[in-house]
Amino acid sequence: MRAEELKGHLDAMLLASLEGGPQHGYAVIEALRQSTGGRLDLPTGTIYPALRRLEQAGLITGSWSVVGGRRRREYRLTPAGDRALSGRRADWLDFSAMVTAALEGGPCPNPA
Amino acid sequence: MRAEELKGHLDAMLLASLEGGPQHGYAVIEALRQSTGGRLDLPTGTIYPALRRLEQAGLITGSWSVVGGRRRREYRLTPAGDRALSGRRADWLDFSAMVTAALEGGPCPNPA
DNA sequence: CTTCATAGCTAGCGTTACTACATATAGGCA
DNA sequence: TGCCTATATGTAGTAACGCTAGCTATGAAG
Repeated sequence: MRAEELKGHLDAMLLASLEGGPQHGYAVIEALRQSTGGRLDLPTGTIYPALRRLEQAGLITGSWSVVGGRRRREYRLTPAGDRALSGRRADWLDFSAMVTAALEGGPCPNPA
Repeated sequence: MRAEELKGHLDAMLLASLEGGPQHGYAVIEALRQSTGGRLDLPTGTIYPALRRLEQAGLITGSWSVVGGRRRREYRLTPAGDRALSGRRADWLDFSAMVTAALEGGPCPNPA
């Protein structure tokens, strides 16, 4: 499955994968691949701009480090990011309930 | 709730609201408002272009009619649209399961 | 020395839903 | 008559998002 239709939900997923502790972009991709059972495999061109967006929004903070000779940008949730994550989780529940209702409510011509 | 984040799911909802029989755009807005308990209130600038997209894609067909002196464009599902709806419903189940997994899988630092 | 995995980044593209506006009729109200 | 609302459709332009494609760089394996 690709993430073409993530619109707006990607941020929540990124925040969620940082909830367990700071991570760098490349690791976030792997984490999401694992937590979704391999269904979600994000390209780097999606992740890195998204992380910068979140950083600019003040929801995460990034810092450079070097591990094994390779530089990493490690991101961690800010308090605002933590709050945002809670909100996004609630939004997702609302949203998914709404879409499910719309997809089921369409037919139901037999209220038997 | 607004539909800013519907990306890709709107089509499925439109198809679903046509599943119970042919409808015109204005009625689809009302139908979706009702089936989502008022949570989804689409602006006409969203609906009409979307219906034309679906028509161009061959998933619905539109025909003009006049009711009470006002012209209406009534849309109905094509066989392809019916098949597409089934696919979209399945996609939605996959997608929502995936997002839910990612939102829950983020934390779980204690596999106790 | 080449290839792969790791790690990061950007420019430009296509799609999508939105805002704001325009059009037209029917009906109610003053 | 004039005005407003609800019904009904449509377009132009905008903003946002995620993707493709390409780039740089290191460490390890062959």
